[in-house]
Amino acid sequence: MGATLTRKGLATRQRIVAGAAELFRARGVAGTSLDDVCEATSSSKSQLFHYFPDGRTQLLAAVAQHEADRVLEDQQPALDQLTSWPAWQAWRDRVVGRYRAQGQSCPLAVLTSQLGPGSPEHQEVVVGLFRRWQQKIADGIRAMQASGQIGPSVDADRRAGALLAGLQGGVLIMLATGEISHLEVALDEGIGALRAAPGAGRDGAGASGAAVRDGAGAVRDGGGA
Amino acid sequence: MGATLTRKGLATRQRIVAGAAELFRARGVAGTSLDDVCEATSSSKSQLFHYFPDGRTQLLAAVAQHEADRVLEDQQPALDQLTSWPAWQAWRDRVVGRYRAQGQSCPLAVLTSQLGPGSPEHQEVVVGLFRRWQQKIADGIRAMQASGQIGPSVDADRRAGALLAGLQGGVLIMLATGEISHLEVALDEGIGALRAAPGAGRDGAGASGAAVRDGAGAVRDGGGA
DNA sequence: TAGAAAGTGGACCGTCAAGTCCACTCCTTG
DNA sequence: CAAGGAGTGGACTTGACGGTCCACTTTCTA
Repeated sequence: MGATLTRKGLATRQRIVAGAAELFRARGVAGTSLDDVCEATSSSKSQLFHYFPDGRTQLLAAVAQHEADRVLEDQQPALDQLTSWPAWQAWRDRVVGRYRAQGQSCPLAVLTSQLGPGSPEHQEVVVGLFRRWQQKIADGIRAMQASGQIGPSVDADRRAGALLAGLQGGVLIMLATGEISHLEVALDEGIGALRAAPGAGRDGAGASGAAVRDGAGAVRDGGGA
Repeated sequence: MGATLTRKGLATRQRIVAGAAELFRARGVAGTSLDDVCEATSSSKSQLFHYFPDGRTQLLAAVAQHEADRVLEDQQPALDQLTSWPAWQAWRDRVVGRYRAQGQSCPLAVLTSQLGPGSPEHQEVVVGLFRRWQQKIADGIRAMQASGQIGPSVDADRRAGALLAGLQGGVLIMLATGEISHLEVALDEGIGALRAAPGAGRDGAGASGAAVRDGAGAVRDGGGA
């Protein structure tokens, strides 16, 4: 079957995917019908099924991929340049800023949890995203080790995993409560732990474990509303 | 309208809530119809609407509350006795064990994300849960401080927030990927950071920052499948 | 420029699930 | 024991939503 897509066709397809993504973020997957997508993207059912013959399922997969790609993109170039403490801070700020701007919506949660069990395709997309994400964080840690700013005894993959988990949890809590403080704290504490890591080359860590108090003033309000 | 519930009626109501909770966990909220609930709980539509006049919405709320209550219960008594390092380890093991056993399902994610935006009631339930959860962790940290096992300069609420975020993220990643290693690492690193905290009373922390290497051997496989 | 292929509009259909209704049974209490 | 209310069964209504179909237009290409 042809992958024959004219310029116009491709544009339409893109329009549908982007529009659907927006609706999913805004109203949730369950709360969005194909008719909604059609209306929002000024297209008709026939177009939708023309580009996504398998219907809703296929559209969901396409949106998932689209959103997953954006997640890492939005962290660039900071995520690829974790070679100094200010750079880590910049990345942290970028992540916080992105999710703060995004507010209550979130492609990740929407696609990960909202589909529930039983969608191997989506699972793969999310697994791939997490893997690449963690990989990039770990690369940053290794770069810091290479330049002596983090001690060699630190397990980069392990720390990256913990940091990613904290980040994800922060986002999750933000989605549930509307508060972004947990995300900030999780990142700050995670990066702080990195700075305070044993065997740190020399400077950079300041005192023994001063952590990264800079950025966020938040969180004394704890888990509050 | 009466809160008149006979013993029998209460039992039926309970049966419906518990059955629905199980279905939601197994197939997701979206993938579960009221008819499914009826069949699974050996009850009829009229019963369902007798106990939940507002229908699906109200049932969802009841299940959310039910599940939220269970979350903290399942961590007891460990969660209320975080007064020594072994106790923290015990709690950590309990959490990991619980989620490992639970596998791909999860009331939290199901209820938090799957409802998407726009359900104030559920939001409240989850917010309350997170608050209590963080509170209990913070209480544990304070208890450790009171007995001199953690230095007084540590901000208990802040650390508890970060730990909770890591935990949540670990669970989220587990749901998405099936791997539990991130949860283990997040907890181990979080508790490890606590042990290594500056100004720690004296012992307990072992070396400067050896962290808690015990439990998990995992995670070198990174974000892998 | 003509014809084929891609793209488009929108009516239409079948299914399925939420919610309604009413007749009926069973408990409980005076 | 009888009457009233709680509890129960299941058929029925209604509407929404995923998906189909076909006539029509636009765009490529030989």
